[in-house]
Amino acid sequence: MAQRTKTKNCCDASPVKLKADPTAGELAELAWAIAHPARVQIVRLLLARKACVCGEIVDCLPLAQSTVSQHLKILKDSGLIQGDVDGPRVCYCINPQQLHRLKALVADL
Amino acid sequence: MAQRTKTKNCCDASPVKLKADPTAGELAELAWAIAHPARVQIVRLLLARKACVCGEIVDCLPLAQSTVSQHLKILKDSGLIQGDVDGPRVCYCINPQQLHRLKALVADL
DNA sequence: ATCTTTAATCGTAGATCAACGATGAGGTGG
DNA sequence: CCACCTCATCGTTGATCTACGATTAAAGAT
Repeated sequence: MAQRTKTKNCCDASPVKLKADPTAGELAELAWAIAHPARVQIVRLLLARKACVCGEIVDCLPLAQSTVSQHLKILKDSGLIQGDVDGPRVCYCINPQQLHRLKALVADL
Repeated sequence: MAQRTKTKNCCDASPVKLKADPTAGELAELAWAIAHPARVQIVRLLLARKACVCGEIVDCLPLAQSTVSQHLKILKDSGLIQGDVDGPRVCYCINPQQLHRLKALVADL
């Protein structure tokens, strides 16, 4: 195969080979964490109110408690939020470092 | 239920009700478009090289042509990239407006 | 006209997601 | 101790994703 010696108007290709970008996976994971409307709303809720127990979040969303809990787990696993146990309830809040990391990775695109 | 009159140290709750944020879905869709390492790499590839035909992208990724084509379709559907037919090949490039939209939505979190 | 190249699409298989109700584990209060 | 509240987890059901090979469609080349 005479690999792409054609080089038409739009593409001056040099076979880059793309050295397995380690941050691609990191960005993908963080993006995936907010790749659902409910999770975006949860993040915004936590940002607007600084902190929030699970039950309040459930009241704000048209979803079952178990579903919200799942979304919270996904956000927690991504590091974007953290949950502190406060007696019988759990107080969630944003992890600013990780949110900043997400913003930086997106801004650097 | 005496809804949350407890208000411990972390949460001063006022039932916000969260008026169906229209941009939540928009951000979720854009985030989802880059919520996969391969798609992040494709976006970066297009940004670095300004434009790129499908075959070159395939050469840069450890994925089958049909799989790459699927990812390109997802990115195209999100509006983040666009594909211009150039004879027998298709020249993909970033759509700066939509990328900027994504950056703005993330930055405003 | 035919053959090749390029890329999209089809069909499929397996994995993961998203939603729910039900259950369970802790903590509070009577 | 027992009832209750809060939240995580389990189990399940569809739906969707991701990957692939095979096929198709369109454009060029011989």
